Amino acid sequence: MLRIASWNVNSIRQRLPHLIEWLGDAAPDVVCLQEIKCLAEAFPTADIEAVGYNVAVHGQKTFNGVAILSKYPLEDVAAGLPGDDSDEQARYIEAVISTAEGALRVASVYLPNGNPVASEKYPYKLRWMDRLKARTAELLALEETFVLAGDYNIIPAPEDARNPADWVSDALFLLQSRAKFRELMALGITDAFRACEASPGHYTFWDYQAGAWQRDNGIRIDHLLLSPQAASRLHGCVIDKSIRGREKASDHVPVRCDLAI
DNA sequence: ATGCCGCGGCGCCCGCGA
Repeated sequence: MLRIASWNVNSIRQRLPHLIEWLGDAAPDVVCLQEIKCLAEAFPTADIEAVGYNVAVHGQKTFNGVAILSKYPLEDVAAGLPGDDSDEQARYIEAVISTAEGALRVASVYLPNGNPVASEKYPYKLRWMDRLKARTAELLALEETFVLAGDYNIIPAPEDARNPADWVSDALFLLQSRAKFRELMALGITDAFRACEASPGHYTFWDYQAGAWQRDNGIRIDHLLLSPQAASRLHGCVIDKSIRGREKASDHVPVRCDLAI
């Protein structure tokens, strides 16, 4: 069984103690991190290698930044989402994980927020989603087992928000955003959490402000998207919600699934 | 209508996040 997780840590350097403890508790084999907020040379690679993980980083100063951690060797590492050579934001990294039972491609995805909607940030989000859709179509054509794990900054449906009415004009829940996300899913990939849990009220993000955590005013925006070959091996998916209640928590919590590989 | 909170940075406010 292979355990794969996604976690937007909101600064790896601020979250390192939480990460190390959670790696021990949750025992993931592969972890996709987002918002590491540092360059590769500032990433705490040695601390993470010391607890048994290989590390691949696509860093950026101050903002964004993604990484993949793996107990198994990382091969064919590719940083950056294809489709726009002028895009300098570090939001995508891909690698192949090789185990004795077989290989699995994994991507760590940090999809643009897109707010404010009236700014250039929203069309950037939509273009980025088009590029992700194109890359996903390429990977599907290879008929590989793959997982696109990340912070998608998309609330897929009303049941994925405590107060959906608060989000109707937001880039995370705008009809155009959700339509684009549905186009991506309609290529033939599976939302691992929704494949395992039908009930509403499961969230991965609670704002630091206005007592969102205390009021359970959350949204589900971090997703593990599986190729058909991965979905057929899915054996459960959970959100590690309790992490959010700790001191100095990230505003996101990990989501993880088990694949029979 | 805005800030709430937290993060990084040639930092003592500001941009950014969602």
